[in-house]
Amino acid sequence: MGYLKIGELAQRTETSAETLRYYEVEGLLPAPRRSPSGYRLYTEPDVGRVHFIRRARAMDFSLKEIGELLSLQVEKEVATCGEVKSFAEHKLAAIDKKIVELEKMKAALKQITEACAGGQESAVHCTILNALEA
Amino acid sequence: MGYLKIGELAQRTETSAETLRYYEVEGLLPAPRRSPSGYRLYTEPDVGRVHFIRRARAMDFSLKEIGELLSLQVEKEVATCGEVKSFAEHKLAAIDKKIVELEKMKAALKQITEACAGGQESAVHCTILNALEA
DNA sequence: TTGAACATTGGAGTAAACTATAGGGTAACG
DNA sequence: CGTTACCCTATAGTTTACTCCAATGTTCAA
Repeated sequence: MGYLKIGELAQRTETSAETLRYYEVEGLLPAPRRSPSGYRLYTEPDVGRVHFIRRARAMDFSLKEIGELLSLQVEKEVATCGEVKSFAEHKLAAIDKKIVELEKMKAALKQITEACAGGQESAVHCTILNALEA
Repeated sequence: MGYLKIGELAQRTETSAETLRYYEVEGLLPAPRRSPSGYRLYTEPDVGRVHFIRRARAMDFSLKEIGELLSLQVEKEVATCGEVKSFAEHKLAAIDKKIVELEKMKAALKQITEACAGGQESAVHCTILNALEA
């Protein structure tokens, strides 16, 4: 016992069964054991692996990138910790850049809302392009 | 004079001509003047507009959202300042939410990269992989 | 034993944002 | 004039990450 059917794995990982099968096709999940009738039988390590995928997805890693991360994990002898770290640092830098840009956009929008009296007059002066260029 | 053909606009905005035509179809770029032979003729403001679109895309705004942001400019005559203001405030809240999400993502990634020694040792013990799994 | 709830496969559909192709016309250079 | 590089439209294809569907088989509780 201790095997999970696909619906149980789905529930425990807040994923759908379809998505799990899709991950298998995409090579992110290894083909699991099958019951005599052909049902997929998952084990505890599979739960961890799916959690890994979902967490990485939440951090905006693509499935391709996640596959690379997982293979780093698998090719333990070859891969170094440094490789994994630099991978994560690249992602971090990209996120940082996005935040900086969003802050700029936010400032521009704020300028608009503050400059606008909010009355009945026409909105000629309320353009985000002007605000961003200023 | 002073007009840009689509290829020139493409070059100056690091976009492809196809993408620019696509943006026109999608309503993000106004239909520009045409030369007698039907070539699109762009002006300086178009350059700024495309730059805006590209920057916003890099921040993961959808084309639909970008269209809404740009509409702050287009509805000059029609929109009252009050309307624009409340719309901008709405967008501001959405941007804030986006920033918060990215900050969360950043914090999580930062925590795991900082905990990681990142050296030459094999990735078996890499804390990043462990953290993503746990 | 029968019916609901679950599982299987193969394949199609979806949405967004491009990207490419076919089959033409046009512009600039030598 | 020729040729190369550019532009036009219309339409089709691509990528990512699912999501849904049909037709069929399985498990399990009442």
